[in-house]
Order: sequence, then C-alpha cells, then structure tokens
Amino acid sequence: MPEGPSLIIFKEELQQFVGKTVTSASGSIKSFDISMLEDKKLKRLKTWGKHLLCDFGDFTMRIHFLMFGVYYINSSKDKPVRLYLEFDDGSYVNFYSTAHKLLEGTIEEVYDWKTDVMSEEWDEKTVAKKIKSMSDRPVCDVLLDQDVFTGVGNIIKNEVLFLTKIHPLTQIGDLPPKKRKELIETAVSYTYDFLDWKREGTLRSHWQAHRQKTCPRDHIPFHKDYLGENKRQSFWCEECQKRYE
DNA sequence: TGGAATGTTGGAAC
DNA sequence: CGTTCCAACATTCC
Repeated sequence: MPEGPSLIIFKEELQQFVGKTVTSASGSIKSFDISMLEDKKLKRLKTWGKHLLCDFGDFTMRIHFLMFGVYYINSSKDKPVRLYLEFDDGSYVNFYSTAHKLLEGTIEEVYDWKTDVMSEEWDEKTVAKKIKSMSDRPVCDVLLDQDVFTGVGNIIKNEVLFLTKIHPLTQIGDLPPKKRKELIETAVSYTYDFLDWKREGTLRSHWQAHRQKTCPRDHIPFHKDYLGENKRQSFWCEECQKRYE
C-alpha cells in the first residue's frame, strides 16, 4: 500500500496511542518475543521513509507495510493478525500483513533523515553528493534506492520521471547537472503533492504516467516494461522523455 | 479467474 | 566470502 507520504498519514492516525502503555500484545510475529511489548509505554512515533518507528524507550519497533500492510484502530478484520496491541485505556490496534523488527539503541544512530524526502531534515546537498558516486546507475533504480530517495516508491518514480521528461534508463552520470538538480527537486515536490492528494483521496486521478496507457502530452501510447534491479513496472513516453547518453 | 501489484528481506546458490 | 537470485509474505484489484 504505502509510499513515504502514506506513512505520514499513518503516523498521524496512530498518534492517539502515544503516551499510552501496552497492556496486552499478541500476534504472529516471529522475529522477536511479542511479550516484550507488554507494560511498555509508547513514547513517540517517527517515520523514516516507509518505516514506521514505534519508540518504546529501551527499544524501537520498526513496522514495514510492504505491499499490503494495513492497520485497524479499535476494530478488526477477518484475517490473521500480525500484531495486536491493547493499551491501558482499553483502546487497541491490529496490524495485518506488516513486517516488524526490533531495533536496539537509539534510532538516531541507525537512520539518516537527511535523505528522507518527507523529513524536515531533508538536505538537497546530501542527496546530490550521494548521487555523484552512482554515475552508471539508471535513474529508475536510484529513485527507488531508499538510501538516496528515502520514501520514494514506484508510483512516485514513474510520475517524477514523466514530469522531468527523463527516460527511466538514463544513467545518472549522463544527466546534465541542471537536470540532475531538477530530478532531486521534483522528487521532493511531487512527494508533497502525493501527500496532499492522498489526504484528499484523489491520488489516482492525478496519475499522469503510472498505469496510464497514453501520454497526456503527445497522446501516443506509453511504453510499459519491467525495468531496473528489481524489475519494477515502468511507464514512459519514448517521445517526450529523453534518454540522455 | 489468474496474475500482477504502492516492497523488502533473508537465505540459498553460485 | 562477496554477489546475485529467488521464494516468501499477504491482499486487493482488474
């Protein structure tokens, strides 16, 4: 389900549990002992890209929603529960199809928010510098690299490449400096647009390339293929998206 | 109705 | 031992 902006919304919706203490915890998680969460107070929630970080003081639980992750607040659905948490005021939350991991120590040591597109600490220079050492990687891969564009997912990738008129297989090193800057800035601005549209419930109607059949600029058919390291679905227009070489 | 999809991980294989 | 590959996870939509 989620790319970075959705995690911001998740964090807001789950904020009601911050400051409350877990009275009961169960589920099908195998990566750690769920009973560790009992009697622990949820101190704060943070996000790093697509990671939801639940700070319990001594440790942090990282939740990843993968493709189909979802949660239900004060309600359930008829599927196996990955994690059920009940709090001291009787409220509860169920997580389904999520991946959980326990992180010891402080999360500040583990995560760098300078690359997190949705973070206040996001820093263009840091990203520009990282990209410099990746000259032979195609842009479609670099945009999905969570250590470079933390929080960007496949939809954002397709839309950003369309907006910047860059062919997905263009290598980073072949982009003129001005274009490279535009790529970075558009990744951020589009991600904020994504968040606004997600809140409005109008995200899909704003897709110009992702899952589209025809280029809205010149009305010729989009190309669709599975590109890059992870063979992710790419939609692009051979006419208006330039392949720099 | 089967296959693909807003994603990542961990372990096998090489 | 480093890298690459692939199954696994799980649900909804077309």
